[in-house]
Amino acid sequence: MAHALDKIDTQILSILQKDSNRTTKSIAEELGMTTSPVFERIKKLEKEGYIKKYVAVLDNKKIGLKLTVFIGITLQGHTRSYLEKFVTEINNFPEIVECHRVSGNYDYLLKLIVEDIEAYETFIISKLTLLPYLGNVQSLITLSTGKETNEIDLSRV
Amino acid sequence: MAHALDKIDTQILSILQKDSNRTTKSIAEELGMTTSPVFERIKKLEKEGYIKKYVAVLDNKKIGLKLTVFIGITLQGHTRSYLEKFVTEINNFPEIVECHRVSGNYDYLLKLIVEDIEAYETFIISKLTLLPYLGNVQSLITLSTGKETNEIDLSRV
DNA sequence: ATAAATTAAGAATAATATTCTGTATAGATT
DNA sequence: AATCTATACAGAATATTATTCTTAATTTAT
Repeated sequence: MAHALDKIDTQILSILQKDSNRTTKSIAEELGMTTSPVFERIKKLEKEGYIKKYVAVLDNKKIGLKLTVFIGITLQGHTRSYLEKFVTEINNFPEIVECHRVSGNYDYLLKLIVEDIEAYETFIISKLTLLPYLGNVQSLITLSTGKETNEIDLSRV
Repeated sequence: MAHALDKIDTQILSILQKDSNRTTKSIAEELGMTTSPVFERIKKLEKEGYIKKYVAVLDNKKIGLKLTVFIGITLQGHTRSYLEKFVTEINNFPEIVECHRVSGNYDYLLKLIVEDIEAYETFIISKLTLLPYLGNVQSLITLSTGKETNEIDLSRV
C-alpha cells in the first residue's frame, strides 16, 4: 500500500506529540536532516490524518476545574436509535470530555471535568438524570491523578 | 490578587485549545484587537501555567493503536510507600495514558491504549499482574467512542 | 539497465512571531 | 479632584520560521 510509517515518521510524531511548537529546524537537527524533508513529512502526516490537530493543553485545576469524575452507566433501553440519541446528548454537554461504549460492568463510561463536587451534583441532577432509559449510575470520584498524558506509545508501531 | 482570567483570556484559551496553530493575527481579528496584546496575553497565559504545553493530537487508530481499555483496580496493601511505588511503575508503562486514584468501587482507574486485544492480554500478563499487592482487576473494553475531546469547558470560569 | 517516482539538500521567498516605542486607560494615592 | 503609577493597547520595525522552489540523489518498478 501507499503509506506506512517509517522510523523517521514515528520519530517526528513522537516529537510533535510532546511539543508541537518545536521548529522544523530543531526537529531536523535532532534527526540529522534538513528542514525541507521534515517539513514535507509533517505536511504529509497531517494530510493523511496521522496528525489530527494541534492544540494547547490547559491546566484544568489552575483554570478552576478541579474535579474529574468517571461515571459508569447502564441503560435500560438498548435500541439503536436511543443509543444514538444518548451519544448526541452527551456530546452537547461540555462537562463531559469522553464517552465510551464499553463491555463489562457498564454500558457507557463517561469522563467529566467540572469545578467541584457541587458542580458535579448540579450536572447529575439537572442534566444527566434527565436522560430517559437511564439505568444504574455509578460515580468514581478522582482523588488524585498519578498520570495523565496525551502521548501514545509509538515504540512498536 | 494579581491575576484572574478575564473574558478575553478565556476566549484566547478557548481558541487555542481547539487549534493552537491559529496565528496571533487571526485570533486578534476574531477578538477585534491587534496582534501585540493578544501575543502578550498568550505569553502570560503560558508563563503563569494556564497553558501547559502545545501538542499534536494523533489518530490512535490510524497509527495502529485500535484498542482503548479502562481498568479498575483494587489494591490489597494501602501503605503510602506502596501506593507511591505503584504509581511510579504505572508511569513507566507507555501503554497507560491515565492513572487516577478514585473513590468508589475501585482504588485506581487506569486508561490504556494498545494495538489490539492480544497486546492488551500481553500487557496484563507480562506487566500489570507482576505488580505486588494487586487485588481485584476489572477491565472495561471500549467498543466505540462517542466523544473524546481535549476541550475543557471554559464557559463558566 | 533504464525510466519513473520519491526523497533529500540548499537556496530563495513569504508569512508569522517577537520586539519596541509611544499612547491611552484604569486604579490608587494624596 | 489632580497626579502618579501600572497596565493594556496600537502600530511599526525586526527577527524567526514556515513554506516554496530548483536541483541532485536515491530508490523502485519495469
